[in-house]
Amino acid sequence: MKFSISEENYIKSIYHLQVLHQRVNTMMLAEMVKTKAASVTEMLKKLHKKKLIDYEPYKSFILTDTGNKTALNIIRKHRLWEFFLVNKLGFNWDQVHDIAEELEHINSSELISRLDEYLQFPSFDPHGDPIPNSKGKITDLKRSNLIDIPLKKTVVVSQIKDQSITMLDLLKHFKIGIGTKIKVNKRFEFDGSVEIKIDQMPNAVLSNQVAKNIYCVI
Amino acid sequence: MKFSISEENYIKSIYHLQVLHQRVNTMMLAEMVKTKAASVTEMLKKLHKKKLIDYEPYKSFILTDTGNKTALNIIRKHRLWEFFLVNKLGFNWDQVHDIAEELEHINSSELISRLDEYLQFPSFDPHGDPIPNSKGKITDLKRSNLIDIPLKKTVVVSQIKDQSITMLDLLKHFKIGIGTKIKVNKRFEFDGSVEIKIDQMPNAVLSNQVAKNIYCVI
DNA sequence: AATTAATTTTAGGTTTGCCTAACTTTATTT
DNA sequence: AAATAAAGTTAGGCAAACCTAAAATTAATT
Repeated sequence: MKFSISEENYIKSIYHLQVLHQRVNTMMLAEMVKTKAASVTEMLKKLHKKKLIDYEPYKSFILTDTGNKTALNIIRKHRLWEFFLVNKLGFNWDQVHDIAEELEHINSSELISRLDEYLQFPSFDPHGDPIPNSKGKITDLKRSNLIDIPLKKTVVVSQIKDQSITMLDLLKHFKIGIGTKIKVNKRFEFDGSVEIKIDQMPNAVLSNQVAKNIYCVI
Repeated sequence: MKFSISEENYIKSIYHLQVLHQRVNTMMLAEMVKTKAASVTEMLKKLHKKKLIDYEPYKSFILTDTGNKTALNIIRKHRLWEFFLVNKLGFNWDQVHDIAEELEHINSSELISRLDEYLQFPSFDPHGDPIPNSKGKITDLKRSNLIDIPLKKTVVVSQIKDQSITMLDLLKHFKIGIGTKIKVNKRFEFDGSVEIKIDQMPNAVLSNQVAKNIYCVI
């Protein structure tokens, strides 16, 4: 089945929101696809008719199995392209999102399977997010964010959840990126902030809000 | 300036038609973009307002300088992607057109300049068509088609003008592709057909219609 | 030169995806 | 429980690109 770029963006966004909140509602989705609630409602009806979501008016909704598969396929394309952009074209991992956002809608399974092979079937994209395989299966690692990590244990940053410009800017300042080795020295109960240590760098304190967006492999 | 995919397709098509016929008219363009004349007229008005074409109602039209530059940029993207698909992903040169047709609309000059570099600044795409450089300049070779080539001289196929499925099918049968070494033994004045010889193959006769679509470097 | 044919444009519709404003339904306060 | 607020839907419009049918213009024939 073929979908419009708009439809694909909605499906993908519903998937991402489901990961965070189990069920999705109109406002959340409207914000994510940068449109108004009325437009979302329209699209929900269309996606429902195409059996991609389970939806009843005024209720929250979720993807059907087909919807899920569709979403994973789009995400697979997105992440493979990101991998390509960083590892072949030499982009920085924080520059590739918007380009991959366009590339993910290119329509050719032959293209994607060849790209996958060319990249040697990577399992993670440059942000540390898992790349679904051609059947939609995800290899997931056990990961925890800086809040939950045992003190004094050196771990490796593997994923940044919030990838806003402002967050990336902050990370750059502290020289934190995917692959950075990091250790939590102390947790301050008062505000949930953490003191961290990175090799060759002075101690630094990250707010709770920042820390909980940084995921690590233990 | 940013253009819609539709606009880009029209601009590109006008360019290609201009190469063949100097000036372009509504019907020709309608056929090329697979739409109806009425839709073309609408678009012509839009492109005229954006100063991409010189257009007066009921007259044939041509691209302005800006229109030309725009077209060359789209064609550059198309051909770079074709080169990538064939030389990196291992596609056959006759499988890549439709995919490149989608990829050419991806919007990032950074992407294209990196891709260009990654591919080592190729001058010709897998069909033998020249790839405009970032300034829109085309490196052209002197080429002639099989009709004009001196007899008994071995030349190299470098471009196929008509790339219809039926033509490609015929070429496959005779094992003719970009890079094939070919020699014209005889020209038959009666119908303009030519007898050719390719290494390891028996002599073959190509109709005039076929021969004039095969371009070679001497 | 006049008629017919072909091309091009205009007029009026359709679909997709967006919008605002008004109305419904559900959730939260008081 | 009633009143207010928030969330969700419906209704009516808009722009882009497409369409068909009819009208206008240009080209080709007789």
